[in-house]
Amino acid sequence: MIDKLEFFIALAKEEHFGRAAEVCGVTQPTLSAGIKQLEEQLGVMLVLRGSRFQGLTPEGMQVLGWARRIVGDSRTMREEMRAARHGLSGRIRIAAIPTALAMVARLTTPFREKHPGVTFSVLSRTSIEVLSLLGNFDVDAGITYLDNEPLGRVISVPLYDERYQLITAVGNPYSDRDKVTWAEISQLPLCLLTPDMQNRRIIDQHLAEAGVQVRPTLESNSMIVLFSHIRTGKWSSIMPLNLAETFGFSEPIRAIPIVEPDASHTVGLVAAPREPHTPLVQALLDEAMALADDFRAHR
Amino acid sequence: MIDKLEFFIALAKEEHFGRAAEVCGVTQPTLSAGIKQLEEQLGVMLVLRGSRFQGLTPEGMQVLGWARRIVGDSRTMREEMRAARHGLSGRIRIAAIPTALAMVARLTTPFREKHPGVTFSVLSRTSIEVLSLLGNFDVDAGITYLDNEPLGRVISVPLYDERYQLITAVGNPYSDRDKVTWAEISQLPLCLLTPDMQNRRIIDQHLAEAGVQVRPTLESNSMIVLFSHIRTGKWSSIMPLNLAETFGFSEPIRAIPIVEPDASHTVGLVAAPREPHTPLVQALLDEAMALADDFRAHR
DNA sequence: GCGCTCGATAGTTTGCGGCGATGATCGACA
DNA sequence: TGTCGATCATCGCCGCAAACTATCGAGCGC
Repeated sequence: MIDKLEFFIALAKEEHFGRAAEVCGVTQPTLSAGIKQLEEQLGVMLVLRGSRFQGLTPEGMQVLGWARRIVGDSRTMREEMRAARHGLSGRIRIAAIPTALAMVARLTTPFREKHPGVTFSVLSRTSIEVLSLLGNFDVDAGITYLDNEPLGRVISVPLYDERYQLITAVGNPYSDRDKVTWAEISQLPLCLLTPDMQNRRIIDQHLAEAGVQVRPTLESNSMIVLFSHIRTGKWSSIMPLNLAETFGFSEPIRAIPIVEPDASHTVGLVAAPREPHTPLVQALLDEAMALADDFRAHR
Repeated sequence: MIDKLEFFIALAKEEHFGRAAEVCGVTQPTLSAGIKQLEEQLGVMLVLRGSRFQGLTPEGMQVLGWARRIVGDSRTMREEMRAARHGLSGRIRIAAIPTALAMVARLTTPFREKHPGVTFSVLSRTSIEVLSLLGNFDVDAGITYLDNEPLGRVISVPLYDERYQLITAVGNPYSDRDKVTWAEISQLPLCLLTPDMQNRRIIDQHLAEAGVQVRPTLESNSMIVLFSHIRTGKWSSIMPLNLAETFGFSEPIRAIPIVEPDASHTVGLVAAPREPHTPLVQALLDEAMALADDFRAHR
């Protein structure tokens, strides 16, 4: 029964019988039969069928919610029992926005010291994708902005506040200042994240509020690309304080606080709002709370 | 998989492999194998076995919680789909305390007018049993006191307040009074519910608070027995106002409010705290809220 | 020590689940 | 309009797993 529900979840996600079957590791007729059987047992059509997949019926959407819940609970139960056997073990999948990637180590390192049986899989994704992956149970947790764009149904643990700095080399304009304004920055050749990243949208928003417009001379979705360009001394960028510190820029690179306003945005851990959580997710949430205390203490 | 979980739930309840198997409609070896398989899949022992059932392991208790949840969700899903097909249909099982039995009709009658496909099964039980049945999913809802003894984990909808009256025949002491005190009552030959009923404990409690003791001359767990004795005119009793009104006592029977104090206890509908509820339970809760408004309006 | 209760085990049969092959339907395109 | 490709349903077959009956063995009470 539960496996049929998994078929159904896969079908709803893939929107294609063949691919869903592949995901589930069965052949297409098997999956077809499974869905059909589910429909018979429940006595309602779940899938709109033409000669191809055409979406779920309203009842199908309803059942999808239950299926996710039942399958999720079943997984959680198994994981709880595995934790009872060998202590915490398994893989935690995390999706994080690029500017938070460097922070992940602060979470994973102390976690692994407490729970050596746990391994991690960390993906760099946009904030939109983070939420989408979380919604589809493709990751166990995400790291993204908590206070800017709407999150949807998740639970969250605030970790730290992003504050923004101009990263630029000695000799460039403003390089001797101890602070600059958003308005001033717009004159510089900037390398920034692509606009699908929320960090970029935040920066654009602050620049717009300062009444200026900026056309970055370089865009990338990779912090590594930005970092390597900055190191040449020929490019400037805008980066969160924490991130700049992690990179450890050395001379002649300068990091100058940006004011008017001294903007900040909260970044935190998010997880699906399921109660109770899997032992792994719960432990990660606990770790995140400890880390947040740590940040608060050193501020 | 889900059926194995049902085996496990039945076993935990019956504490006996044979009986649990019977409840599930399978033979004992089948249930045995099912439990064993569950233990293998989860990798932990769930049941303490000597040559007989000796309780669940701690992990077993944990799994039992998940099993209840998963099986419950699965049932709710099916019922939701059945409701989507034929509108609301099926059977609602209600357990109610004896003094509330007459009120059930005020709930069921308007409910059936809205949802003719639904049938009811109403049991008379003690308040303790009501909660126990609810906890074991043997009834869908209960009607009991909300404010006297602890309820445990349930959700509740207050329906009405019980106020107490002396029921007695003309010619008996106090039959001409327009009110009597708890202390005065203790002199009369009373027929009351048995002490396993919370109503009786409430009455005893008020009598004790008035500093008197009572030895009822007749005890029963059936309101019908009490009612028929009262009708002879030879016996008196203490009854909630609502109930006495429902019985419609006629001359020479009098109903006299009892004061010092003018005690009241809230009676309401209770259901298992599962979110969301089955469509049937949800509809019943809605009906109960409407009925509560009705009571408030006519007070 | 005997018998009884309860759960585990063995052996057999049934049925469901999965696969490969094939059919039906619809849309795209010449 | 005819053909092709894609997609899902259907059919027949096979193997395994689950359920049943019958039996065994371990405790426990008398």
